[in-house]
Amino acid sequence: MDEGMSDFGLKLSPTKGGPPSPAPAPAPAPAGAGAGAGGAGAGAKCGRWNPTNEQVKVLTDLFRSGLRTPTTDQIQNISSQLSFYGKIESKNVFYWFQNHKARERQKRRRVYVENLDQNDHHFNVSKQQVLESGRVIETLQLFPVNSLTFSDQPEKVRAYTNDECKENASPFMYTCATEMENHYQHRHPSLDLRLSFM
Amino acid sequence: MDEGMSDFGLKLSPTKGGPPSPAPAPAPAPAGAGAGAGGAGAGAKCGRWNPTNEQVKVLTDLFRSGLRTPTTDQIQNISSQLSFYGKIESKNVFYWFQNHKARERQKRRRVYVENLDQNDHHFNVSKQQVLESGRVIETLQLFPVNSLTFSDQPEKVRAYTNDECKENASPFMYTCATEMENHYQHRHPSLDLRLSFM
DNA sequence: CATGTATGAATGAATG
DNA sequence: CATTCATTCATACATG
Repeated sequence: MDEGMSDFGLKLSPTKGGPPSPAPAPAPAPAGAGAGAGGAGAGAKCGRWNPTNEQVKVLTDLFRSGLRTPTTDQIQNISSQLSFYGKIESKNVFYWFQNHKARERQKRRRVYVENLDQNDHHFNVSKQQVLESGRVIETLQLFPVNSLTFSDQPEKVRAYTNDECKENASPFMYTCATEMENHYQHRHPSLDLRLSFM
Repeated sequence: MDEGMSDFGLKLSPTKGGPPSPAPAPAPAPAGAGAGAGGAGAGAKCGRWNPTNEQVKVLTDLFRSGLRTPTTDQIQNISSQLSFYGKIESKNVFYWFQNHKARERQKRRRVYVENLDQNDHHFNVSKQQVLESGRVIETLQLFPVNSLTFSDQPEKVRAYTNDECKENASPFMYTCATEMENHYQHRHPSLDLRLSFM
C-alpha cells in the first residue's frame, strides 16, 4: 500500500529496476497554494512541500526557543498557523522538526569526530567507536574490495551473498516453507499468504 | 518488547556492552565514495534490513488482509517464506508490522485533523477538542481563518491545560507566553508562536 | 549541463 | 502501542 504519508502520488520505486516509470501523475492540483507565498523567489513546484520563508522562520524560531519534538497537538497547531503563509500539512511540520533535530545532532557529531580526526589520526579506529558512543562496536571493516558485480543487475533481486553480514550465511539454501509446502505447492516467486496467515 | 520478541533474539539492552544479535555495525567507509552507484536506490549495504519489493508486497498484502499483529508463530512463518526473496529475519517482520500499523494510524490521525481543518474553518475551536479526544480541553484559539488581513489581530489566548508535557516542559513556553503579551509589536505577518507553542 | 549541497520524505530499529 | 533516533532515498537549488 502506499505506505508512509505521501499524499501525492510520489511513488518511489525503491529499486530502480525495470520499467517502473514512476510516472508521477500530474498530481492533483494542489489548490494553488504557492500564490505569492514566499517573496523570496520560490518556484512553487508541487510534489513536495516547499516551505515559505516565513514558515521556515517561524519553525526555526520555535526550534530555537527550545521546541524539539512537538507533540501531535503542537504539530497541529503549528501547522494550522503556518498554513496562513502557504500550503502546508502537519506531516511537513513533523518531518521538519524531525529532520532539523537529527541534522543538528549529526552535524555536531561530525564536528566532534573531525576534531578527533585531527588529533587522533593514527588511531582512526577509535573514531568509529566514539561514534557509536557507548556501544563500542568493533568496526572490522573488511571490505570485499567490491570488484565484482558493481556494474548492475538486470533485476534487483538482492542476493548479496558475500557481505560481511554476520550470521545467516545461507541465503538460498533453504527454499521455502516447511509444512506449508505440504498443503500447497506454489511456484517459487509466489508464496502463499493464506497459509502464513494461519 | 515483551513476550512477542523473545524468540527473535531481540534483547532489550542485553548487556550494555556487546549486542550479540544483529550487531548493527554498518560502519560504512568513513569517507570513501559513499555516493557511488547507490543512486539507484537500495544500497546493498547491510546492517539494516532492506526489504525486497516482493517482500514488501507480500507484507503489505498480509496487512491489507487484516493481519495486524502477527503472533510469534506467524512471524516465523512469514519470515521463512520471505527469506526466499532475500535475507530476512523474524524481527524484521515483527518490526515491519509494528511500524506499519503505527504509521498508518498516525497518518490517519493527521489526515483526519487536516480535513477538519478544511471543513471547520469557522469553528476552529472544536478542532483542538477533537484532537485531544477525551481530554476535551478548551482551546479557544481565535485565529484569522485565512481570510482577511494579515495585520495583527487581537491576540487571543487559550487556556490550555498542558498536562502532558513531557520533556518539552521547558520553561520557554512559559516565558514566551508571558513575554509576548507585554509587547506584541510584531509588525510582520505575525502569527503567534508562543501560542502555537503549546 | 554536471556536480555538490541542503533538505523533504520515508522507514528500519529501538525504547518506554 | 507511541514515540524517537538513525540512516537513507529523492529532489530542489546553487555553482562552475
